[in-house]
Amino acid sequence: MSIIQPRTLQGFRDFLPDVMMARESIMERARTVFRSFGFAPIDTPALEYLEILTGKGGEETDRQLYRFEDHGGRKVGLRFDLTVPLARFAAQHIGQLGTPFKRYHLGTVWRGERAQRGRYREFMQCDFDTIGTTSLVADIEIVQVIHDLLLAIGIERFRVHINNRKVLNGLLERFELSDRTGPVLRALDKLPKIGREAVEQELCEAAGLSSEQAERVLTLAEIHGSNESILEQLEPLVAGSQRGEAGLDELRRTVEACAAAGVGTDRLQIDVSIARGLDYYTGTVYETFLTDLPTIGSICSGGRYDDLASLYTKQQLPGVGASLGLDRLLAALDELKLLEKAHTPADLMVAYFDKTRLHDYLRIAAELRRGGLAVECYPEPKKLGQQLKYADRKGFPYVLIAGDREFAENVCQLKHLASGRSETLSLENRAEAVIRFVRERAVS
RNA sequence: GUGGCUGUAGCUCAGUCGGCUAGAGCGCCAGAUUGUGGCUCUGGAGGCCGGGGGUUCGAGUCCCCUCAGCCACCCCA
Repeated sequence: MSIIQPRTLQGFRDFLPDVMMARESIMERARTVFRSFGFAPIDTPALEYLEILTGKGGEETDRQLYRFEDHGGRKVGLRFDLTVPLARFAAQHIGQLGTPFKRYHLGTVWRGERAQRGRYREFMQCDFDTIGTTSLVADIEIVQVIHDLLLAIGIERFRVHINNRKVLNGLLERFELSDRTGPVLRALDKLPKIGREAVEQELCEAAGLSSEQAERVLTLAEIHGSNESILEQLEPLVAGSQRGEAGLDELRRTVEACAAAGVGTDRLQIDVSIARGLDYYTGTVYETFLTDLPTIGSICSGGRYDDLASLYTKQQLPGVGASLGLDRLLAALDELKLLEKAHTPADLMVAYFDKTRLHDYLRIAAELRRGGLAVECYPEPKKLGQQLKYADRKGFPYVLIAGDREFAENVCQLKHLASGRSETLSLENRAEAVIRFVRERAVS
């Protein structure tokens, strides 16, 4: 009988314990931060009716959609982001939930595009959105969440780039080119990649601007400098456009409020060149870059939308939110060698030292677990040296060793592998001395 | 979805012009007088050379197909 070659599909991956533990650690930290702002968890199905998913988004997302017929002949698709499911969810449940509604959602999404570094066909997004309010406070809070989130994950060197779509839309309005925002934004998004001339060409050819208009748009998109300086430079460009002025005002208020809320000025940058590809954003937009690896792309992006769920309900639901790309972030951290790769989640290993003492070891391990420690018992009475070697490789901080000598006095040795030092600790009172010792020295 | 580059041990890679039984380092397993790991020494396991087909007396090496990874486009987390 021939063996089936074990393999995974392009863009789909296995996760080994070392990576998976880093992944779960980030998820836990993300949840903690989301909750600290009052966002509540939700979940939705991976599979949706195709008509739900194909409504918005446009051709590109349609092409990337995994779609098929289910066993009952229904046309269905795998979700490609968490925003469309949120829209459907909100249309169905907002009556019970009330507004403003703040939710977070960690979920796997699927896109049938070509995989690359930091881009996969199956990946996890960590979304957080506030819907049902137009207040700029919600926009400001998104920046705070991104800020706290990255710090909680242990990333110090990052920068949140923000922009406001109304600024550019105001300018286009004056040119009577409001219907071209999509192509214009898509062209501008490429500015750092393909350069000014190529973008100008695309603006004229794909978006139909005159070269004079393209020049104006490019001047706008090329503004850079400190936040104050950008705000100053934008003023004359949007003057006369109500929408543009409103966008500028929102940018200014966001920057000021974030500073007041403790987001360092070096971590929030107005960047008029960012646009976000998705057409449904109408106000603030966000992208987040790692200072040490900007080429991996934005690891946390989002924006404000006027009407999230217009396809599914007549009730207008404005909102603002963003999404942490967990797998892209993980790829970046791996590349930057910032991933702590432990191979075990346990605090302590109990050595199977004396083969007649199995019951004692099992009892001690159970007592330690009841005290809140994660404990693994070595399964074979091998030589102690080998057990220590195993514990060291797996990354256990401590090994508990007890033989006749220790049991005679009802104590154990607790060996700290990194330093090689051993402590003698009492096993009385359900080993509480050991529990306290390990807990006090646990690194968060 | 389009185009380019790459694929040899768990990992990083060498392998000449097509020619002996496919190699190295690291890692892994075992041992070096039966209560203490990391260093050292000795030994060992582990490869259908990504998969399939073709050319040839002979293919890891050349050609075609396919799968996967990376890069660019597109798009985006």
